[in-house]
Amino acid sequence: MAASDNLLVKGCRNCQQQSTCFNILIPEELDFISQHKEQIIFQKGENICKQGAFANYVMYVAEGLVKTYLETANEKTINLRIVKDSEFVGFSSLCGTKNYNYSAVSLTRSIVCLLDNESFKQLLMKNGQFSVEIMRLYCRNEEHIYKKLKSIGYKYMLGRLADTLLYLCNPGFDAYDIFKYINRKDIADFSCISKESTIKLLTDLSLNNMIKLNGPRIEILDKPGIQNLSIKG
Amino acid sequence: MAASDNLLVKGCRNCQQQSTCFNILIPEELDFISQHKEQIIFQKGENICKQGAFANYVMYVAEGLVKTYLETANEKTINLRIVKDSEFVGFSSLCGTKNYNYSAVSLTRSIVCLLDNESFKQLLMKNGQFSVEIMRLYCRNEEHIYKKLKSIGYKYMLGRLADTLLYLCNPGFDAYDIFKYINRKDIADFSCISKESTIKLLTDLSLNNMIKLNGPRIEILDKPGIQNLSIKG
DNA sequence: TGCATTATGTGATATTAGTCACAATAAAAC
DNA sequence: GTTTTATTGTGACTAATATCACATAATGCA
Repeated sequence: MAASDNLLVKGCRNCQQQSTCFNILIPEELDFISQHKEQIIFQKGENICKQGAFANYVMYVAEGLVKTYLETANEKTINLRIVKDSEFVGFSSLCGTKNYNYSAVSLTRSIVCLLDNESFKQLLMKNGQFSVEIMRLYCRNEEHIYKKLKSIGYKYMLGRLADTLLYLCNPGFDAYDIFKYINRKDIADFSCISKESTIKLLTDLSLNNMIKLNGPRIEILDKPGIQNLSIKG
Repeated sequence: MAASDNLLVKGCRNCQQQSTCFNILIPEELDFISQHKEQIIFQKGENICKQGAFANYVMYVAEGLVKTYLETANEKTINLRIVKDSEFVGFSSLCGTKNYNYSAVSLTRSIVCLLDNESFKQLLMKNGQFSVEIMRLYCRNEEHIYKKLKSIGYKYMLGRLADTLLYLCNPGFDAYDIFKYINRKDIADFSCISKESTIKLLTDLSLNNMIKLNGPRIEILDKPGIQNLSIKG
């Protein structure tokens, strides 16, 4: 159960938004994390971490939706993923360089736990099973990025947009009204194509009855068709 | 000291090509790995792992050069990195899906230790410090991929090629004659641009005295200039 | 509710990059 | 050393995508 306004969940033991990897921890270990975390409310549009800033925390999204993205030198944005509650942000800096590799912005009002890096590492050293679970998250994220690299590296616009639609419309997001929080430029930035091209292709797909446009919302009508576009690139 | 032909290093304790993270292990732990590894010689051109194949091993390059790459649906190749001796290949499948996320091919005759995944994971669970060291490798790799994603996502060809040249000519490769083992298409595939465009741009850079072409070898003459091209994209 | 601001959407044009065909050069095989 | 094969390199042409300018629609604020 999420906290009501200004009333935060007190301790990790009682948190009902626990990531499954926390299940491995014994209560004392959860208490240890509690003592080394800060729980903060971020409003929609606020950054919860900034690329290049010192990375002192791993962030755990207790409630809300967060978008992670890369900022490029020529002022472009590459959207990486939408993080939902019970998921982490900022692992890539846990044992790496001292700076965040990407930025994250809150798409809704969000409750985020900032977990101190040093304490978190101590826990990882103590609990091998827990650290292997965290590695699982690294591996999943790496898979995700490779998929994105393949898409952006060598697919034409339509294939990339198909990938983005399949991602944004996947069942994992069913409980959220994702499109309420992202605009056409956001969608474009998942695919590294321009906003205008994105809108043109969305219109084409709509005219071909492969998707349905309803204001900001997008519904896939012909999933095999979209999957085929994704494959063909 | 590397093994002579057909005479492999017997055990991990005596290996002189150890990665620094192995230093954390006590001799018994090194013996444990020895008992669960196979050391194999790969000839130039041979695959040491294949994208999509079952991932049973983490691979440790004791000696030689290995290229890792993504294979895309439309028969394109995205080169990820060149792995030199004392480095690992195949971590992204250690705790993830059961398949290798990318392929790797030996650029030289290479000695590779195949470390059984399950045994490796047991060791990670037992030695927290070791697992944090391995996480460091995950973090470094993730940084590398994000950098590549930014390059390919939004830089023009020249900026991407500059990134590739900076990567291939970095001091870490000084001891190797890298360009002896990779051709123009390989270089192109680091940047996701066509072989013809790559050759044209290399010729332009040569005419501008920013690089020197000497057969397959490329030498950067104007490093700040190339860095500037990389930044400007 | 009305106004100002932002987002969406469109069509024409410009820019960037890939492809094609093939000549020249280098490397490998005999 | 010669022949065959592979790679490099070139120029013309084609394809893919971005940009631009602006009209229309939606959202936010007072």
